[in-house]
Amino acid sequence: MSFRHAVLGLLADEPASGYDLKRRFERTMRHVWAATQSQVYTELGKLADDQLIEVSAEGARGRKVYAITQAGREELTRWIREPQHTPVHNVELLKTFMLAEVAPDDARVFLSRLIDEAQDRRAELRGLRDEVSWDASSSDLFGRVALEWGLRFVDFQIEWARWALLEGQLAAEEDGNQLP
Amino acid sequence: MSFRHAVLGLLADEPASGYDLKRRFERTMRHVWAATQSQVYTELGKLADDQLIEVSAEGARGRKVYAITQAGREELTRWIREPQHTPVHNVELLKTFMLAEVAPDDARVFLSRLIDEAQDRRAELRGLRDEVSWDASSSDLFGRVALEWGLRFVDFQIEWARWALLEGQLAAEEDGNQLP
DNA sequence: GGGACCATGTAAGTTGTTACATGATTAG
DNA sequence: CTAATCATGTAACAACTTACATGGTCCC
Repeated sequence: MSFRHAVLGLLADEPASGYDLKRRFERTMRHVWAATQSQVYTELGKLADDQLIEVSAEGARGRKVYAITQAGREELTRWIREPQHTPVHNVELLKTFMLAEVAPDDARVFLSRLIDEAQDRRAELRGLRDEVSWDASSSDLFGRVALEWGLRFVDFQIEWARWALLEGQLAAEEDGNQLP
Repeated sequence: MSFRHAVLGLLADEPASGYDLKRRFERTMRHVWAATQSQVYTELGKLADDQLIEVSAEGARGRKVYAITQAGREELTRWIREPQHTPVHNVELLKTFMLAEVAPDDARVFLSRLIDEAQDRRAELRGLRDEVSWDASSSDLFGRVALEWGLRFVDFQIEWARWALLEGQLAAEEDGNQLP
């Protein structure tokens, strides 16, 4: 049950409506946690029932702004402290595991696509890094730490996939993009 | 819907019972895809209904051995070829994102634990690498490629978490284990 | 007036988790 | 004979996805 804590975490930073939250999930948290619109509203209702958040303001068009409560903050820190044994579900690795089942050409296409996607994500993350005006606040600090993970990870992924192409003797003409 | 393809992929390699599959998920695929026992049996039933697998033998104690069908193989390769936009759900990064909400001490404990867990996983993966007698078969090749991802990833994780400890000025007495 | 965007919610269906329930076989 | 392991399944619940449904407000 991590989604509810993602919502709680965003509200800990500042109060927001469901609509605001959905946008924050798309902008800042896209590389960390994906959420759908209906999930957001459903969870806001449940969190309010459990008194972990409350409506702090109502605006036009039925807009409801939620704020975290003291109980909500306590639940959030409890969750962060709690060690977690998360079940692994890595689709890309799963497919890699099964590349023996397809033609070498398909395997090459698969790994090349991973490289392309990582390069796209790298561009996005760099955009995020450069566009946001990071300050010295603690929340910005850890935002940058998480972003750094993403930046390092895309390079990791590219290096591994290139190695895998060579290892499987699948390397074709190297595509244009380089690690700059 | 990746779980059904994980089952299909294991059966593509060799026929197995639900019990066998559960063990293979635990042994070889633990670092790639987690599955529960009840999920395995439920999915075997559905796959058989859809004629993607079939009972190839029955043994003692109601043991049923399933084998992949031609339609199953086709579905498997179709899935591997299909580009996939998997929603990201990274609990560890999510918690990192929210470390501003807890005391610096808790943040330090959290990052240190990531390091410890990565070190444990590294030991496990090395064990796997050394214990299995890898042959030149295509399926072993890609098994090693996936394992290599895991080995590289744990080192990646450790390096990043160490950097994060320094960045957040959280570094305490460095714990004993080193990158050997 | 119309398009873009703001804003919230429900319903149906699928997937995944945890707990329950049962019983056979084998090794010591 | 008894504990470990083999072996299969169901039920209840929780989580997540996709689609549906509705309407307000602002800017041109």
